[in-house]
Amino acid sequence: MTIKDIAREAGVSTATISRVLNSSGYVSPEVKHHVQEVIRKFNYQPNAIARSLKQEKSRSVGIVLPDMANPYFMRISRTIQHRCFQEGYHLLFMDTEENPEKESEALQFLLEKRIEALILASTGGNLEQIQSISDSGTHVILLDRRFPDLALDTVSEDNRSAAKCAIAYLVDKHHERIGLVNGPQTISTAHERREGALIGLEEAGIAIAPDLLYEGDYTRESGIAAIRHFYQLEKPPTAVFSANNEMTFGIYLGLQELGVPLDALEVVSFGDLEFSSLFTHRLSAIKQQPQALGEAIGELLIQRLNGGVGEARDQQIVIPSLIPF
Amino acid sequence: MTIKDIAREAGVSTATISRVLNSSGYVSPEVKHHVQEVIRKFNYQPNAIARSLKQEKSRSVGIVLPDMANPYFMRISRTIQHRCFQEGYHLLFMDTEENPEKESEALQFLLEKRIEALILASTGGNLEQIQSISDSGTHVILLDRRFPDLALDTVSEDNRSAAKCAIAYLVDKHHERIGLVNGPQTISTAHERREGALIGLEEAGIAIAPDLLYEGDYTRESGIAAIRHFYQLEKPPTAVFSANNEMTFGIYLGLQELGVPLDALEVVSFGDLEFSSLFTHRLSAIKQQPQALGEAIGELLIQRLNGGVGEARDQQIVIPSLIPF
DNA sequence: TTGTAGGCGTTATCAA
DNA sequence: TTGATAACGCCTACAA
Repeated sequence: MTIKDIAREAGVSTATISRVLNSSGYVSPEVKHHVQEVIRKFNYQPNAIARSLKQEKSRSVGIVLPDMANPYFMRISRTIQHRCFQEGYHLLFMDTEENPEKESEALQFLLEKRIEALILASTGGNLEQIQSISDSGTHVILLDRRFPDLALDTVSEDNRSAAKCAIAYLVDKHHERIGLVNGPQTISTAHERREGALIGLEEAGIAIAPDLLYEGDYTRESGIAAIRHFYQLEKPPTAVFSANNEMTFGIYLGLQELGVPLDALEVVSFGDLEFSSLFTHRLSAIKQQPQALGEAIGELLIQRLNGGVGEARDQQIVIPSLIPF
Repeated sequence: MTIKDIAREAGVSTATISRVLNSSGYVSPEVKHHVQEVIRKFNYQPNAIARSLKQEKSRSVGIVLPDMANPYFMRISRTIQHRCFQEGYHLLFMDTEENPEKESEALQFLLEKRIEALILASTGGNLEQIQSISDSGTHVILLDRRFPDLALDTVSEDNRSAAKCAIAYLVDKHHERIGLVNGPQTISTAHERREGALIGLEEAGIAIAPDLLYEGDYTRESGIAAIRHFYQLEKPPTAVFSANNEMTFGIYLGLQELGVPLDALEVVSFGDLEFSSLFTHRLSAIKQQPQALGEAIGELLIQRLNGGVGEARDQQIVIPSLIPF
């Protein structure tokens, strides 16, 4: 069923059908009514692809993530998806598995699909490509991870402040030997969390012991490794700040492995563990706000798609808050 | 940049460009080489929308889920997405929030986008619409939840067998008062798990006490409610089979609320809780296999898209396995 | 081996 | 108020 078939059935021209479909131009009430009848009768659905071609608008948005099974990213995405659906856009999801090559292929693929906008939590491995996508007129919004070299719209959380608070919290509880389990420093979130933590220590007048800085990579395994490292020190830390939830999980697995009671160590985790409410141990968490992030991105996205140009803005919209155990 | 521009730049016709792009028809090595040069030089990317219109193939697949932030569904989806990407297809995700009306709108939306196939974990509220989508030629694959009325391709897990095993496991440990926390019986997974559990009890010669059957709805809250119910009985159960992980979580929250030690109750959960390895309590889980499901769906999908018609098959591909605590 | 031209299903510009 | 028609960018007979 095409618009031509409907036109023939209704005894009018395709132009009239199009006008009815899009409520554009003038069409007499009687004709309009009749056309709608015919449309209903044949259960006609306009072809969005043809429409896209004609209007040179795909009404699609690409979203490229390092891990589609990560609830944090998916809570953000879900919110964006709802907003997009409302506005008649659809999302093309791509999973890079944190691999720059896959990211590059995904971007190429999406360009051929003529996405109107790109939402991206980048691996950081394709910055020139990303810049050129933006230059060629596709709206780009960076998600979660910042790349200051890029001068693109960015929506992220205020990692630095939150990390600083985490340390202040531990200092307040009289900890002096505080271990830091960091993420990969090429990713802005990890970098900023580390920076915030270091500032926090400095403000508390605590000297930074290199032994207590463990460079992890956001994986569970590196949490385990951090604990192995800390507990072979002469004086293990009495508290630990972990830069993400996966590593926090690893920290507890590590303690378990070493036979250390899980509440022997006070922990603050950037990003909550779902089950922390069942835990009786001394685990506090910085609660992230994926939904707020998703809303901000959705809002900005629609604004950009509707032609609101303006300067690229680097928004750190949420200050994640610390939930004591 | 369109194919015409490239043709002009290369001094050949659009047909030749098209032939080079698609490696179809004959084109002399020199011309081919030259054309490729020009394409590279101008960084030309063919317009997938125009191609779709002409070929009457959108190369897109719709995937409709009750919850995009649920890691179980997303692990399945991620696997499917990878397979689709390999084959040049892209996925359009829709989140229904378990709401039949949203599901219906989402299906309508996807039809206008001319998806070639639909993957669906349905709410069950739009069965006629789904059947008509299949009838009109769009491949449909039902995911996770079965609807025997529909005679459509279905890929799910063998809930019945797994639930039966769970009960056998508890019986083996000499439990005689076993509580059942069920899911919403309109969803096949819940229905089948309940059925399997009842068969297990029957085979063990244990009479089914109505007091020990709690009808929940797959939410955390109903897990809590189940515990409140069980612990007001004269003789609470000594073990519980929980039909999904959210309710299992609720069960522990409920125990915590009542001040009952978490290891006072032996629990088998359909679907693992991520943190169960940190738990010292008597929690066993039936481990689901989202990746295997995703692979099976991806395989079937590509087969259908490539014209493999054949009978609709109802595959229960995985027998989830029980992991003792 | 390459080119010409028509059409995929829409929308939008003119005329009528 | 409505209709005829030319695009949109690509593919593909059919010709040459």
